[in-house]
Amino acid sequence: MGDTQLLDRAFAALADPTRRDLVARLAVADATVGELAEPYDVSFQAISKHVKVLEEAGLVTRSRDAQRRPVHLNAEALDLMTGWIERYRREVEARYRRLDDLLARAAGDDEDRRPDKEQAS
Amino acid sequence: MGDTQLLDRAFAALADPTRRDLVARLAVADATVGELAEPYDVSFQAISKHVKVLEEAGLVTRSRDAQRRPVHLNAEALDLMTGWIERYRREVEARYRRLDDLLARAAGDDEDRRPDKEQAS
DNA sequence: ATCGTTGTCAACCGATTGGTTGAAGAAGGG
DNA sequence: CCCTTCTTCAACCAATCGGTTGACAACGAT
Repeated sequence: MGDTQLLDRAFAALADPTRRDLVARLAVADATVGELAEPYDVSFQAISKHVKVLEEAGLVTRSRDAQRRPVHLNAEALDLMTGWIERYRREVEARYRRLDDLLARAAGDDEDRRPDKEQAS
Repeated sequence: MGDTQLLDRAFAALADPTRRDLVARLAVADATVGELAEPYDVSFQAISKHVKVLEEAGLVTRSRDAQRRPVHLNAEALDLMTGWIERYRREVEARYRRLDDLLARAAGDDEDRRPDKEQAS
């Protein structure tokens, strides 16, 4: 699957607070759908659907262990997301810095004309 | 607004490829809605809606400059998202490491009993 | 004061989403 | 083989979403 589609699904998956909570719990330990569903007061099937959404987003995988299907958090999908976000966060912050430099340089020009105080903290 | 609600909206906002593209372009430079809308073949109003979604997610702010309303990417919202993701990514990776250690220690025990071949590749 | 530019609001449409309930599939244990 | 356990599939419902078009609000220019 393309990264774009994967990002679509991953971001959409984490847009739901229940699913974010599932991810938080799966970070601590793998769990079956049944175990995951227990704390919530929605139907078991609703949680099964949530897990399916996480799975289709690549955020979790499942193995088979007899009747149980333990759900396992996939760190790589999280990497894909932070990778995307960080790229643009860095870009915009670099832009802020350039603006700051520009302002500092303008202030520096002022200093050139009034060559006394330096590094106005 | 609560962080939970903000995360809901931020993740939902980035779940749309058009909105991710807007963010990518805003990382390079601020832009007006009109400038943002130009490359896409959807209606101007559709992009206006997308920008509104980004704004309500805290991902973007707008200032007023005469008739123009330049849109500006907000790095802090991106930080909030990576902060959330990274927390659980680190947690699950720490868990992997513990598991690896455990397996390595088990392998070490094997070595104790059959102290000959090492690293069966 | 009117005009063009820039942008939002409102109403509507089809598709998707998160939830429900009910039935069915898959894999041991008796 | 049947029974129980864990899990998914199917159908349905209300709500939300991304898109459209049309009207309107805000501001500068003429």
